[in-house]
Amino acid sequence: MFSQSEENYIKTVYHLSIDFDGGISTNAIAKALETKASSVTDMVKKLSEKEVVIYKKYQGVTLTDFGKKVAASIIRKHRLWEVFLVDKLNFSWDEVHEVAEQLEHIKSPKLISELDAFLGYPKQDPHGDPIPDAEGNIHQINKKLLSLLSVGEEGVCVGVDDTSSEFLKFLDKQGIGLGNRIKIVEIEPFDGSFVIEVNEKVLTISNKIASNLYIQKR
Amino acid sequence: MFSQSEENYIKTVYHLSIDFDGGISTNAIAKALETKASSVTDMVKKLSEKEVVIYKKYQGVTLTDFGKKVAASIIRKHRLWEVFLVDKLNFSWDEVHEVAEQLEHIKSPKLISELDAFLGYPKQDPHGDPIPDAEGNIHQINKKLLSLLSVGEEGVCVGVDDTSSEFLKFLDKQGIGLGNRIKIVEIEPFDGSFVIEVNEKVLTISNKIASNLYIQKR
DNA sequence: TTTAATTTTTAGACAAGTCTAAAAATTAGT
DNA sequence: ACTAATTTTTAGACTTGTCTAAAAATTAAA
Repeated sequence: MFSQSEENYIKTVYHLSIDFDGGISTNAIAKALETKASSVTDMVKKLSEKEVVIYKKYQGVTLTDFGKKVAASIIRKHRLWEVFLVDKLNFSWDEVHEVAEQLEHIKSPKLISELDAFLGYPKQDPHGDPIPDAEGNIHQINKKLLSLLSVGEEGVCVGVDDTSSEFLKFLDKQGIGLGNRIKIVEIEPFDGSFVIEVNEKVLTISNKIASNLYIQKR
Repeated sequence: MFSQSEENYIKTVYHLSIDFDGGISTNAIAKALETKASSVTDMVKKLSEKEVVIYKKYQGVTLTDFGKKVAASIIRKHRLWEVFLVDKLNFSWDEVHEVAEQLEHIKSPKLISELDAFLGYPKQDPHGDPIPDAEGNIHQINKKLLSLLSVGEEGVCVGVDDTSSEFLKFLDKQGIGLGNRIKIVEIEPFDGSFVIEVNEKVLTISNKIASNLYIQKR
């Protein structure tokens, strides 16, 4: 069906489309995939032939409905494998990404449906991101960046925006994890840092950290 | 380290070396990998550069000690994944091969050591073949082809030689599986077929079937 | 709005892995 | 031992995915 390389491009266009409305630029894709713009142009032409993306020269690309389905299925595999690694194989949430990058390309419908069942049909991956269902539907949960809350507000930590190992390890060290109830105690006007209460402890986090934590209210 | 393609060649040379002593011929490899002899020559040169095989023109190849270690590690991954698929994901023993062919190329030492632990350090795969340990040692169990036994002898079915889907499905249908105790009741001199007793039932199997079943005596 | 900077595309090249067709070496047959 | 058949290798080509360097298009700036 699609080569690993093609799948990586499709997934990348999908991810970039989330926080950017309109055609995804050649350069943006090149940067995300750590490759050269000329390589992106080549691949994008091919994916356009295959009706995965819509591409007009100099206009960037957008996924077709078909392309979105393909992307969802790759992301579904990626996230299910992440759950497997964390829940069953003692990986920590900062270790799963690169292995899941490989596992997501394994071709076997039965493997994925059985894995899904084996894991108990999880709805989120270890970073709180939703796992697309077998039909490609993604059920986004209601969440807000912690940095957008005001003093006194509280909610449950349900996800992270940055999934880099450094950030996740930092959270581990601070004792912040998914499912933790977090309350805004104070916001420093000077640097925008947040004083929060989590797990009975009060701690201060920078605005950058606060902009990478998703909170579900109510 | 090694590409998927290189790994497939290494694994193939290893398997062919088991029932053939001496250099493995270009044609044998080509046949096993369903590729052309010229492709094999190219790859074999590359693997020879990398000190995985010893190759002299027109002489076939043999694995170096290093090559054997590499092969063992690929086979270890393959067989561990097979156990995972059968034990945890409800695959039957005739369905695991092609998925394991893909999974065996995933690169992550932690993944394999954790998988091994998760599966309870299995010693055999679903077809009764030994799983190499982390150091590449393969503990061959003592077994004999059923076709080499005589009337009255008995033992436990511990493996199959042919792992094709057709053969495995046939065994399922006949109710023959790993761990079953099998006793030779009679051998037909005419066609070499065997009358055996297994699971309280008596049945007749052709010599071809008998030549693909491994029995461990006592 | 005309030039300058940036982005994107094209053109041509390269590496990996494969193939076909032909040449060379080996093995087998008589 | 000398052809004949087979096996193996070489030579050249093709595909996929990548790259560099240059050209073309777009966007930004003065």
